[in-house]
Amino acid sequence: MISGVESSASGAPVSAGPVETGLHARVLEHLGTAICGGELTPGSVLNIDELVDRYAVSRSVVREVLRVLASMGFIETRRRVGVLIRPASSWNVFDPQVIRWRLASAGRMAQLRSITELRTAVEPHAALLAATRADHDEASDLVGLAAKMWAAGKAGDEERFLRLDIEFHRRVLRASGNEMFLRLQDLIAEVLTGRHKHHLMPHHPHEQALQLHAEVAQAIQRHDGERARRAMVELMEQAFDEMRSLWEQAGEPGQG
Amino acid sequence: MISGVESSASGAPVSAGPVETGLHARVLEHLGTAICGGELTPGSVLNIDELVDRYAVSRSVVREVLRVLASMGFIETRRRVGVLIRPASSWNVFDPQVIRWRLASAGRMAQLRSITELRTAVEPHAALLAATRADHDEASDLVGLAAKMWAAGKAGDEERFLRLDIEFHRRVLRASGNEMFLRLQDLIAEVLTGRHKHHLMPHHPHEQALQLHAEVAQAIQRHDGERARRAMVELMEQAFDEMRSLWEQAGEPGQG
DNA sequence: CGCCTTGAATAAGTCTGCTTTTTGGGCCTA
DNA sequence: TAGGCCCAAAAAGCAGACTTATTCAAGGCG
Repeated sequence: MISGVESSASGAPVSAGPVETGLHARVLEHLGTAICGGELTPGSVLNIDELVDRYAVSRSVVREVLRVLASMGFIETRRRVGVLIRPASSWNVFDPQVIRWRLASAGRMAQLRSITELRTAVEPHAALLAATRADHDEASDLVGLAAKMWAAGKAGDEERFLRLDIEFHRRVLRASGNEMFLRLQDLIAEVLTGRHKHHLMPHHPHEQALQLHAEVAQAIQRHDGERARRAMVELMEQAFDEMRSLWEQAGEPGQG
Repeated sequence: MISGVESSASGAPVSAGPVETGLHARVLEHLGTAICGGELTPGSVLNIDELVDRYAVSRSVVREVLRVLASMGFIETRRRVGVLIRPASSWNVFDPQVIRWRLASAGRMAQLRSITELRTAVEPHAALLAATRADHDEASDLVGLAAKMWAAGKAGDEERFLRLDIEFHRRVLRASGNEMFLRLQDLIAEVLTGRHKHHLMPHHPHEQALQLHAEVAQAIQRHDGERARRAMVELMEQAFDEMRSLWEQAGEPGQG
């Protein structure tokens, strides 16, 4: 039995933070996007009082925000100097928050490309591991999900297909038994929904993609790791090709 | 020319934070390790005043620490309730700080296993990409590094071999042109140095490993992506086998 | 008896003014 | 010109008052 796919399985909503409210969140959001968006260039200097004035909040709020930004590698504070903006090379690019900011910024395409390459590397290996580690139920659920995806794809129900797609990849990552792979799920969900929101997906998924999802599920169920891996590689290549056409038409070379 | 390998190339020290001082760092460190180490179990509740007393610091320090911990997914604060410890499933397991804490905790073996699997997935793909993207100098440097590794391995100079090993993998990740891959370098360095510190490495690297590093470098230089990938896969399998013998002897099943 | 309103208790969130510590840069001297 | 000294600037940290949201329970109503 496939449990609660529609209603966002396993508690966590797919990709909708509860719209964090409060001063802290507001200021963090603004500064984070400003740095990701390049409005605050590396090397430039702020100071706390300036930020207190600019956002009309108290020092405590500003200081708490700065601590968080520092832990993300966005800034560095130095006594007698102020708050230094650090270069992109020291950002924690795996922080889900950072990913979200970057996907919302001008660097969106570069971010999409990075994550898509990461998926291309990780998901096939996850499928391989899943084939040796998935229990009976997990494997059955995957087969069932692939079947539902096929139906949704044929019916042209994009919304549903997207949800199922995200869920399918989440389950494979979970079945791999590697906690770090599972955490990548959040990033992948961001990419898939982002791709959907920006209308970067074919309205009817390719026949082959539908077939490959089924292939992955079946191979995992039959503990054929190498077959699962290969099918996932093909899926990734297809996804990668679709993305490539995007960032080529977006006029961005993609090569960071 | 290979520039500054010994003296920690590219500025960043390999794995030695400048021993963060200050109250904030001290309290953060203590709470972070306590949560990672399972001393504070998920669901249990703290409150700010209690922490103020326990660490004998002011509210601002505690609050800044809590904001950082919250951004790592370690805690959640709720009005009228206090500070809730969140389960490991919501931690930002890619945060370098979190990795360090986990490597220092009882879950060290699970962490090593996760990262090693991640390497196994990512590095071969990085080698593949590097073969198409690396410029002439990068490729030459890799070949030179592999040669130095061979020499250091044969000479039994562990320290030097370790440094070169880390540098080699860093360069491959960098040459892949993917910023996210490059950031994984920090994690990998933690693993390699950790493995060394805990005497989990053969004193004389296997002949085959030395050969494989050279193979990877050469394949990249000749733009033979598939060959580079395959050689890296073999390297990873070897590293994985070495690690496996470790966590099996450590009595930990490894399956999280 | 169960449900809804209401109000008090509680703990985080925010603000403000203050002291302490660090450090970059100017200045002075040898 | 080099080295050391001193000062001011800015973050780091402290203390306490006040604000706001949330929970929980008591009491009223159907």
